[in-house]
Amino acid sequence: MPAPPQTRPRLLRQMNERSVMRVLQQHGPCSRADMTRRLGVTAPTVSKAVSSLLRGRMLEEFDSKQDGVGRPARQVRLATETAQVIGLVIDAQNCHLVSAGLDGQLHHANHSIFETPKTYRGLISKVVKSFEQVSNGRAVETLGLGISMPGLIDYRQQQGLLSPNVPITNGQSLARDLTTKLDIDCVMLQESHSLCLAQHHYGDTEGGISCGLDNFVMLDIGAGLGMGVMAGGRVLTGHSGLAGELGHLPRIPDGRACGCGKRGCLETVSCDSALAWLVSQRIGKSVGIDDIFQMTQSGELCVQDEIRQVLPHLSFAISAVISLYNPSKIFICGRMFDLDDKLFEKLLLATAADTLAPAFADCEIIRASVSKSQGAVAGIIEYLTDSLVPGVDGLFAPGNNSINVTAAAAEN
Amino acid sequence: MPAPPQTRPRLLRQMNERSVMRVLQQHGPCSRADMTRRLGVTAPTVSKAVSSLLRGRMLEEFDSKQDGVGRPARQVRLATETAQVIGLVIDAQNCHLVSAGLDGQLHHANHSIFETPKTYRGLISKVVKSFEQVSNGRAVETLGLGISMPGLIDYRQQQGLLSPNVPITNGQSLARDLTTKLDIDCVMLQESHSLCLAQHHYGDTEGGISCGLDNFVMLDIGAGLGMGVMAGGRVLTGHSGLAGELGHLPRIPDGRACGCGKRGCLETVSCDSALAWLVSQRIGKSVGIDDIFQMTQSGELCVQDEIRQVLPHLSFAISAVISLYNPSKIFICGRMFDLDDKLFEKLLLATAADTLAPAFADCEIIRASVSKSQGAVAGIIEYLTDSLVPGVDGLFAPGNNSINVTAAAAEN
DNA sequence: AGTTTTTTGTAAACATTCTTTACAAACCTC
DNA sequence: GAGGTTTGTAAAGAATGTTTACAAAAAACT
Repeated sequence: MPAPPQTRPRLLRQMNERSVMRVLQQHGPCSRADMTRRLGVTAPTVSKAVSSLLRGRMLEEFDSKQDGVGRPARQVRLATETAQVIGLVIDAQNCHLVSAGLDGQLHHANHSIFETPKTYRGLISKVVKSFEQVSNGRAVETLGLGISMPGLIDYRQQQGLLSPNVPITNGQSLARDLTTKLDIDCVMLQESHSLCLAQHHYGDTEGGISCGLDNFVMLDIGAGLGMGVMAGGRVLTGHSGLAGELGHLPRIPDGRACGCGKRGCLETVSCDSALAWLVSQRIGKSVGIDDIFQMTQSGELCVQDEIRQVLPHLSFAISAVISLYNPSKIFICGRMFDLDDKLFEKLLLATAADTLAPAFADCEIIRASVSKSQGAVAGIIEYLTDSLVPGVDGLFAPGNNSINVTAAAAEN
Repeated sequence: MPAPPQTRPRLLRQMNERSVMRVLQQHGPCSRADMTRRLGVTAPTVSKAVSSLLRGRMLEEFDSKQDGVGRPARQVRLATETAQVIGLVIDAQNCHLVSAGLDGQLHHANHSIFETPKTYRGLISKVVKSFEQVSNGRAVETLGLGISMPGLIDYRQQQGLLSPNVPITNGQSLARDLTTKLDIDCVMLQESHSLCLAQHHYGDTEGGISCGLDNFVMLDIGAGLGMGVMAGGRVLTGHSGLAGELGHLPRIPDGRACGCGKRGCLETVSCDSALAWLVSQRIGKSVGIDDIFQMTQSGELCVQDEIRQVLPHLSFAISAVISLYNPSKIFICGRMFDLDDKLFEKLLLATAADTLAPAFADCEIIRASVSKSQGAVAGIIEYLTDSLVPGVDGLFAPGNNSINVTAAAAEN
């Protein structure tokens, strides 16, 4: 159980400052008076909290024409012109850096991309160099760096463990090392978790304001079957950060070998790569999902047979997700759906037939729209916001995620 | 997202009072000075919080001989001699009431049991009568009533929805109605959730003190495949309270009809009832798990064939639980294991082979030891404790669990 | 144009809470 | 019995939120 925050008078101020941040994140820019009404605390208290956050470069004031009687309100918003954060996405092939406002909006013009180095030292120096570049791209203060990366992460130690695709980070604390080098707050997030945070804060916007879903699932059916679960407004990590390993449910007895060492895992038969493997087997040469997309577009290939094979497994995966997590929405990312206009619809039908009716009825299944860059940015903003209240309950709270390193290392 | 508690000065006092309760729940009786050291708040603050809780009958002082230098400490503990709560368990056949101290210890001598009435009005009047009896059994103040019941529950509305086994509670707010009649705090909990709370607070004690596991799963493989999940110290409910419906994962294409209306659900092939059904088919008459136990004990029946059939499905179920929730422990309750001494061991072996190695290595699978009565009691104590801080994050917090009633009703 | 009304935001006085400091109570050791 | 140690509480001090009062700014009214 996470230790409760130190119950001191200052805790109230800290909680109020975080409440102000949350209101702006959820409802968009507003005046101090609006916050007073929304938060249920008095005007002077809101004023003090806002002043403190303005001093800390977390917020900024701006003028906006509004009609209505009375003295016009000075609008306050999450800092975008006076401060920024930077998101770093590490993939097997490439690394991206991009800056963003505290509101999570990416500055697409201000970015950097490089090939993922072969050594950890190389990665550090490349990131430092790109960081300087992106950080100086806009002449404003940079408040932090969020890192989205594949594999398993120990949030407590801020240490990478077991990343099959980017092994150079295994056992390294990229966040701590970069904090030292850059003298700035850095946090690492598992990429599925980062997508969940992005979705939670910035994903499902209506009129620029996040709906703040508290129970949903992000399903990545690309290279493998990756999943992130938001449960009760928190990212589900489990005892050692391994929760949500949907891809390795046993599915086909004595099936194809999986990267995890077992056979017939669900991810060997239900993601883009599984489809590509089936197609490759048939046509006798190794193709990826992108190749398949081009070949079907040009009409030289039809993959309906393979899609028919994959469909029931994917449907089972979604059915399991609905029954076990009861999400209000499932966001799916995968190129597979680009191959067949009706595939998504077919998948929904197959899933409906297989799934507990009330849970299915309560769940909307849609394609995902957030990116890993948004996830990395969402991660550092979440960290900065939660840091306002020390010891608060959350993904980065002490004791949230106690990984048994020896058990984790046993996988290798 | 649950609304944050009102950030007022009194919030600090409320949080400190709850912290005192939590310390006593987690570490057992101790002195004010001990709490000062454990909580990191000062002695006068602890003193005031304890005084307030003593006035509210939540705590009591007692003397205990201790050696050591200095003024002897006055020990404080959760009220057991000066107050009590009552747990009510509603099952298809019977209802149990039993009183307990605020420490969760059941007063087995002070209980009542009656057949579950056929109407809701009958249930209410029976409960009221038994409550008076159990409440007056010990001449102390009764602080609340916790209700553990099967089916789906809307925690926000405190309303029963969809209980196939006890349909008289459907659409009724037993907790609200009893609160009115008895003039006392009452809460309802889904029985799997109540078992999770019991396990969390009282289950895995070492020297009378709970270990407070934050990530575990309670698996009931009796009549169906029931599950409760504790994730990050909170009971996992999902968007509409349906999370953890493991039993209805599709397992056998066109398999046996399930109570949920589908065919071949996991629970049709992997619980005590499934085993009993298989045996009944073979011997040509309908037997329950208790009959089977007696017949195997007397040697007139051998069910190894049926166990062999059930085992892989059960192993799949546990494998799924480990991969998806990454619990540190799984507690299983089922009579099946009484039929074969080595079944539990076989199950572990089969599961190990099928499950992601690091997640399996981090998970201990053991037989459950908590009862639903403990669960009901744990529920009301959790409620009373959390009520010290209005609007706190938890199972009974407003907005935690927003059930879409129309979607849920569609199941019937 | 001037006054009134409405809304916003801040300053000052007050109330609540926690902390620091001081001290009495109770027991053990010498 | 004197001194030391630990426990628990009372009083003063510090931090915070609330209440009250008021200035600022614009629209509405006369």
